[in-house]
Amino acid sequence: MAAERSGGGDPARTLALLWRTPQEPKPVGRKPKVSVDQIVTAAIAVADREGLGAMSMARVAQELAVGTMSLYTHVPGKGELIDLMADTVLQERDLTAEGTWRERVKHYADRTRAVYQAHPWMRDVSMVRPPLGPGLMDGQEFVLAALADSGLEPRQVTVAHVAVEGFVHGAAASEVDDQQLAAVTGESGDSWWGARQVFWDDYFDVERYPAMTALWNAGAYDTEGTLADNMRSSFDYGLDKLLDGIEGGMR
Amino acid sequence: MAAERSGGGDPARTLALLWRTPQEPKPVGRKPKVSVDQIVTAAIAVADREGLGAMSMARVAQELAVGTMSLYTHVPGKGELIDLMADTVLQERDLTAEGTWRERVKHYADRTRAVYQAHPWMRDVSMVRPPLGPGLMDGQEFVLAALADSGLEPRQVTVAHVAVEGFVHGAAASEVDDQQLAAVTGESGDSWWGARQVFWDDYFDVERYPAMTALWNAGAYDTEGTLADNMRSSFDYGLDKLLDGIEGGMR
DNA sequence: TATTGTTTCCGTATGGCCTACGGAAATGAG
DNA sequence: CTCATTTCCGTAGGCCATACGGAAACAATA
Repeated sequence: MAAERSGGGDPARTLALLWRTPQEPKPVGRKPKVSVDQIVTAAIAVADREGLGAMSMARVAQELAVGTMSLYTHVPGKGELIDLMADTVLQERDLTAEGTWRERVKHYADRTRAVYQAHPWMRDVSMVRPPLGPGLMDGQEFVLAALADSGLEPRQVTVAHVAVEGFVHGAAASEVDDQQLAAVTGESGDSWWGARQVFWDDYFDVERYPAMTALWNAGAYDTEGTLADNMRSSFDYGLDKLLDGIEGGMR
Repeated sequence: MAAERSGGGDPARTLALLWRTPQEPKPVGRKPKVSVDQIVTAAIAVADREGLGAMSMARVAQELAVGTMSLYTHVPGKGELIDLMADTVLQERDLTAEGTWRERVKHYADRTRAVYQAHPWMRDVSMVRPPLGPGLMDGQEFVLAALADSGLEPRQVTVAHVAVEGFVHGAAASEVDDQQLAAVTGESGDSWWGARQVFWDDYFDVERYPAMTALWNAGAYDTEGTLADNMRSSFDYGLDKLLDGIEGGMR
């Protein structure tokens, strides 16, 4: 499937939900069987376990022992529900670090990475037209405050911000991609690559790929850790180098 | 939708398709109305125009004036078709640059970025369990060759490779995310943000977000170009800084 | 208690998706 | 003309989001 579209519906309604604009409880009328919070929690639970593809309105309703259409009383549609899910898990980051600007950016990256680890379906949520809720905004503020303390010019802060944000979300996304596929398909990454041993036997052409062959022979791929360990290292390495570059560019 | 899963089917069959293992034309039997190439081309055309979400088997068959089920004679399923589409467009990169290792990595990034621009649905294709076809492999070889020429240790080359690859695909993906959403939903990014003016009016809290407010007041967001221009700048900036960091880490 | 206004619940229906199955149609060889 | 082989594709089953409209629950009022 394609990336999940954030809600394109009425912005005012969506914003009210994201910020949980308190509305005085209705004095009359039938009592609700479910709340927005319950729906969002159930939806996150389903997506955590079975992926965003399995998170259908019918599935969530079933989880809550409620008719499918009842959900539409509380949430405008599936797109908006995904917005609410994303902003909710971003709030789990709990960003309260002290330290140098670099330490704080690193902290932000680690916490964001943890969110993706806990909720791999975040990979499928586009952050280009993001849910403008507290989870997202608090994160933006945190990174921007850190970068502003670095001594960069204001304009440069915003450029660096986009680069950092892109790297963090991008790297976290590819890092959890594998787990997500493992969970959804029931096949582990190791198993998948193992089944493709045929490729190296039947298709890999040593003459066509000399650099890869040389690296292989040099033992560059004889790693100790698991695939997940390697991705983790590259995440840290890449962020470090990116921050090195940003820092170096200031002088 | 969730990220499109690469084909989990029989690896041997998929690899044969990716590398177009030549098979002698059948001497007997009904003549095929369509070829694998035609199917892949039609599928890419549909996805280019209407997004991967619109690329259904029925839609592609319609494009070719053929029954839906006929496609399954030539392609195992939708997942494998997406693999073929992805590897095909990656071949468009045509990587033949000379120059320093940095120039070559930059060239690779630019060409890959161009593929995403031309085929925004690539954003939705997971590259964690990639199609092991010529398009992907030639790209890997190219970057690895460049990085190997940088003077990094073999082990470091592979770590840097994952970081670069992650950055390029991640940044290119978010860069086209906006266009894709514009194409699929029919609403431009500017229009979308405009409709969310309410947020700044009704929800943005100056006291809660001092860093953002300060940057705003300093004119950091008074940019000239379009949203697309800004993302392009950040892509270049981020890659530059990442390569600076990698280069600096060698000494 | 009976009525009325309000709110929530949810069954049905529409139109989409992928693909397993199996028979019909086309083709070349004998 | 027969027949093996290959491709074409209609049908059907089981998913999905959500528009619509009526039924059910509840508080206030008469």
